[in-house]
Amino acid sequence: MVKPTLMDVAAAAGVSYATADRVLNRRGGVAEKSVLRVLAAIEQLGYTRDVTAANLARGRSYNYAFLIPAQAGTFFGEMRAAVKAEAKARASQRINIMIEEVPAFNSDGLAEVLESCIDRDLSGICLVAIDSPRVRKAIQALRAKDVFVLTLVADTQSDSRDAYIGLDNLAAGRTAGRVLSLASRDGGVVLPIAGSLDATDHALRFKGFKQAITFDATVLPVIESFDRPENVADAVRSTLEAHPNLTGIYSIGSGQNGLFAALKEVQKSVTYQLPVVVLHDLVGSVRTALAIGLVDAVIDQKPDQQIARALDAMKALSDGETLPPDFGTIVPSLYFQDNMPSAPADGPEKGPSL
Amino acid sequence: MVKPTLMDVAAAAGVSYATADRVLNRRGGVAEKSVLRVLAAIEQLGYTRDVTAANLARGRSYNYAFLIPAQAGTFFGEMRAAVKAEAKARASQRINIMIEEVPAFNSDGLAEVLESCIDRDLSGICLVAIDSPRVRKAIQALRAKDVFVLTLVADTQSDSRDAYIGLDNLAAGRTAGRVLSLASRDGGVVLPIAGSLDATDHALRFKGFKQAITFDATVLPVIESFDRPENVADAVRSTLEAHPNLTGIYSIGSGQNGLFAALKEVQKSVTYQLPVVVLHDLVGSVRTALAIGLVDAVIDQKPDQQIARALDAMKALSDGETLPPDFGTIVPSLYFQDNMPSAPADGPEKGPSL
DNA sequence: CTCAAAATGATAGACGTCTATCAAAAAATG
DNA sequence: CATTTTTTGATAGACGTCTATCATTTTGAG
Repeated sequence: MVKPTLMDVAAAAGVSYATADRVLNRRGGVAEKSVLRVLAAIEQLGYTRDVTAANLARGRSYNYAFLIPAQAGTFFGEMRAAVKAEAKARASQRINIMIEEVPAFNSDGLAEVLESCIDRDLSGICLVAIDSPRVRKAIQALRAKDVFVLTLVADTQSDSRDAYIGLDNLAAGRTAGRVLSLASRDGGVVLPIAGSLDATDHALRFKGFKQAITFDATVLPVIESFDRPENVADAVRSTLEAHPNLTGIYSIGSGQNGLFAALKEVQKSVTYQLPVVVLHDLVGSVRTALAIGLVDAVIDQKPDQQIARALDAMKALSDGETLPPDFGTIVPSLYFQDNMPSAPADGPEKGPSL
Repeated sequence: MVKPTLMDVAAAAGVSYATADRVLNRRGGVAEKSVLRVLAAIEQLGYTRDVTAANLARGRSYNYAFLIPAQAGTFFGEMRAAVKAEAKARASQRINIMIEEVPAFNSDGLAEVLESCIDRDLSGICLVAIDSPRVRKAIQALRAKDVFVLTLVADTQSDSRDAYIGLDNLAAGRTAGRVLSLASRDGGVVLPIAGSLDATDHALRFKGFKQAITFDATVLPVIESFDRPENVADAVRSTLEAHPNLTGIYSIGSGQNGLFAALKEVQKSVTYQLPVVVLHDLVGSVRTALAIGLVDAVIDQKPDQQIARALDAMKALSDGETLPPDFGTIVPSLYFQDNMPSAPADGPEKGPSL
């Protein structure tokens, strides 16, 4: 009934501890038949190595670094908070997590930090990728030194990192389209607003969005705001003038403040009706806007879950496990006012140390 | 830079290891000033006890039992699978998880199993509660023996268990209402179907549903199916005859097969249009129905996440931590065809054992 | 059969903590 | 001051594993 130890395995296999250990840790120099007997004993007893004892003996601890873009909107702020929370929660399990601030939207800055990580004895790094030759090279150098590299939120080429944890942007766009479809079953006019269609994530979301718009409605040409609030506000205003019957808006990117400003005007006006609005990332002002009914639905990519996933992935990789194919795919969550999760939920609090 | 050990703390405090240990583990018999010095050293060095080493030394392992109702629909099947997956994943961390089958809807059967658990050296039990004096008494007996008792999916009185992990049913109902509201902005007729309004979860969902129906629509009287498929099918058919313009259906409980049968008839007919259908729990046939467009939205309570949460909660409690107030509240997820997560997603697979 | 090579056994010290015991030192008591 | 009590120190063995070393046995080749 007690969990078997390697000693038990050795006894069951009729070999010494040393031999069992040689098999388990692939040290070689063991006769074929002994290997088989040990493996059979492992199988039969259902032995699993006590990883915690092993790590203790090895003096091993897991050192991971997260490179999170500085500010760049509250989204990464939430991410950073989530990393901190996880760091605290796993500190007693020999898992050390370091957070590095990285200049936003700056591939050279990112590369610099990456390069500085090379001799820091890390077992894994998590970063929000910005593609550039220098970044790619830095990543390669790290992986050559057996550092696992995961991308978060934004990906690089799939062969140059160990895993990608991030939102399924196509599904996200389709979900948005579905909401607007439901809300305008008998036709209407919908306006998509992106940051820039050159960004792959925005492009994917837009693609999914168009796929899911099944009803007989007009999809206006997508507006690219380049994340400037004024652009968004102006676009909404002029669209409403041209199409007073606007039924839906899908805001693909960030820079929501311009949108909110315009929507507030609409809310006060008597001429127009509030369209159904779908946007991304349940953070700060978006949360408020949803709560007061200024917008209708928010698609969230669950930053806390993402970093938990990322850590699980890195730990698994460090332990020599392999990840299932779509382990990193984050399915978008859809929130209304009604099922909005409460704000900052950290993990369990430390009580008196036992 | 290395993580400090208790030895380091002792040295920094200018006391022996033994004294530091006495303070850390509250063994008593230590002079006030020494206590303070040790605590200061802990603070200053940022010492955290290596829980894994401590557990190793204590020979401690976490033994948890999950009492999952036998069959009773695929939902609990998914739950059981999720428990198994977690059990496997945490086996190497000295966490043993046992699954006990419990007869469904049978408080005496549940009580019996609970009573048999009393001398099994468990540190925690997770059960789907069915309220009855005998069950309550069994729970009390367990808690008196320092076994943590968590309820899952269905709760008992809040003072008779350590935590409840489960869906926010009010929010779930509101979410359903919101979807139908969006889909029928200019009026319509919606039909709610419950299993039984005596079940608190169904009643709560229905309450939330009514709250969220804001548009100018007729909410037909709720139908209680008592989980018999024929009842559901009949109700849908007769409702459609009386209200050919039926715009929405909210199926509050389980027993969806009758619903699907009726909807398939509608799909083939030329007389009626498919209403917008919202239901619960993304499992088996529901998943298929969503995929083929027979229904529109599914509210899921994420069984896998629930059991992960439950385990985290039990582990935290075992380690003497306290849970934040709404730790167990599961926010409902809303899935369309478009953001439906892929089916059974287990954790990372074991590769060659390192 | 002999001898080297290969395989196995035995065992010790480490990792950080727990638990326990015994002796020594310091403080409080009269 | 002598005696008790309280507080401290020192240390050993355990937990399950890793790593390493050295001695012994078994195997295979000549």
